[in-house]
Amino acid sequence: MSSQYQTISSLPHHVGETVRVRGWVAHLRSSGKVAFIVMRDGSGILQCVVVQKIVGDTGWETFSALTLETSVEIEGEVRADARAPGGVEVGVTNMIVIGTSPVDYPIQPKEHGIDFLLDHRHLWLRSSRQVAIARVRAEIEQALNDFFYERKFVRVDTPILTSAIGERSGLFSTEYFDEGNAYLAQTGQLYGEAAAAALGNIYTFGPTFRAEKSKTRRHLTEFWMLEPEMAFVDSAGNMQLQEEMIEYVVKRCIERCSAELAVLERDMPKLEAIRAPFPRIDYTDAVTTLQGKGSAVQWGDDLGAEDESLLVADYATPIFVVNYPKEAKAFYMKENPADPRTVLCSDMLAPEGYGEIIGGSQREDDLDRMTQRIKDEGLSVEAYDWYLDLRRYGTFVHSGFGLGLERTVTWICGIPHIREAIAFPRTMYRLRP
RNA sequence: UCCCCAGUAGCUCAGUUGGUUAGAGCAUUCGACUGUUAAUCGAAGGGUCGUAGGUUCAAGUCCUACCUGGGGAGCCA
Repeated sequence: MSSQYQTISSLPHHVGETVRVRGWVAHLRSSGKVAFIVMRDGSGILQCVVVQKIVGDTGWETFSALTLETSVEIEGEVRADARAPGGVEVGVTNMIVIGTSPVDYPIQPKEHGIDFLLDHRHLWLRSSRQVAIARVRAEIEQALNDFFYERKFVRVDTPILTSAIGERSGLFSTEYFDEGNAYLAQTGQLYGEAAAAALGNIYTFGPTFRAEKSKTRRHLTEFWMLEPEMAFVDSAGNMQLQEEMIEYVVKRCIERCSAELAVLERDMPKLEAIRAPFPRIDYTDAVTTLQGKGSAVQWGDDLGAEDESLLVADYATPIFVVNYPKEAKAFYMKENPADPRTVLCSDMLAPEGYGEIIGGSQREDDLDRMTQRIKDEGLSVEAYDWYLDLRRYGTFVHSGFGLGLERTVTWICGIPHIREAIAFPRTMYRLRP
């Protein structure tokens, strides 16, 4: 990278110096013979002041021809000025157009409908709010990787193309040579379990796919999931790691993303309140509580979105709901020895009504019981032969969970809809851009 | 798959019990202005009212179907 250019974010350290900056025109204001270019370069927003008698007639013509989103290079002196957003501005002495932009740039500094914005997602990404979300997302991903690296977890990348295996929900399928259909992975967990028997503590982090016709603010058909798997760790240890992880990630965002969270107008005290440990609520108790609050939920039902909100309303931190009925959960979860109607699992529900961000469990480690559960679910034992090998050859207590990245981003950013939490959201009706 | 809602200018919307030539703001073009903060002021251009039928003397407005989205449910991260 050439050092003769400065990023906008670095300019407060260059007051009094002449600098060159490259970026895009975000806004234009003219007032006779003095004009303002608001420029963005991804690192920040800069007010550039153009005065006709300084830039001369040629420079003024260059300015007059500028349009929104033209890419430009400007040169000038950095000066502190209270009237400039961010406190510094550049007095332009020279200006070069890099790439012009027609006057019909679709996204204006005003409100747009969501349909229009999603159709122009490739351009919408340039707006300050979307830039802020993208930066918070990247920080969350980095924090997660750091958290597991510090704890000596090994990152294992699992296949996206799989044979039919995993959970019951919808699969995307595609032809796969002479092997019949391949399916896009909806979890890396089963592969993660195999890797845990090799490496001890591992995690996977990658895209995952659900062909469900979900139309809600919490669902995408393609989303990123982080799935740790830990050998010789039970359900209690599983939850302890989860709450440490969430506390770590939230703290990192508060430390390093305060500017982005300010753009998003995030209620910071609500994030600052996120401290482990988080409450554990037994599913059976949760049902009683919910019925007391007027919910129609019956023991045995999974908790609906409204039930989750009701439950979380009493807490400032995320909560765990533990030990759901067997019928409501996946076949690989270990039966609860204290209550065989239930399994050793935990869902983490985020505060402020953001809902489930983590689903985790201790895995069934008994070969016979696992085989029976696969049969009970109407699944093919042959398809799971390699998975059963993990119980056949040196079975081990192990636990893990799946963290939904976009749901976590949505919650930490305090934004209303999951589709803003990923650069190019894939939903039922959106495959482009 | 089910329930609800919406489609009028490039964008965001208004449009009365059906009634003259379809309205505004923003954006665009032209003009004014030496410190603007989504600048302001003046002027101009810009429409197959989602599509197809139907009712009516008359439909942006009422009816039917379809299309395209949005919100929610279920499922889950």
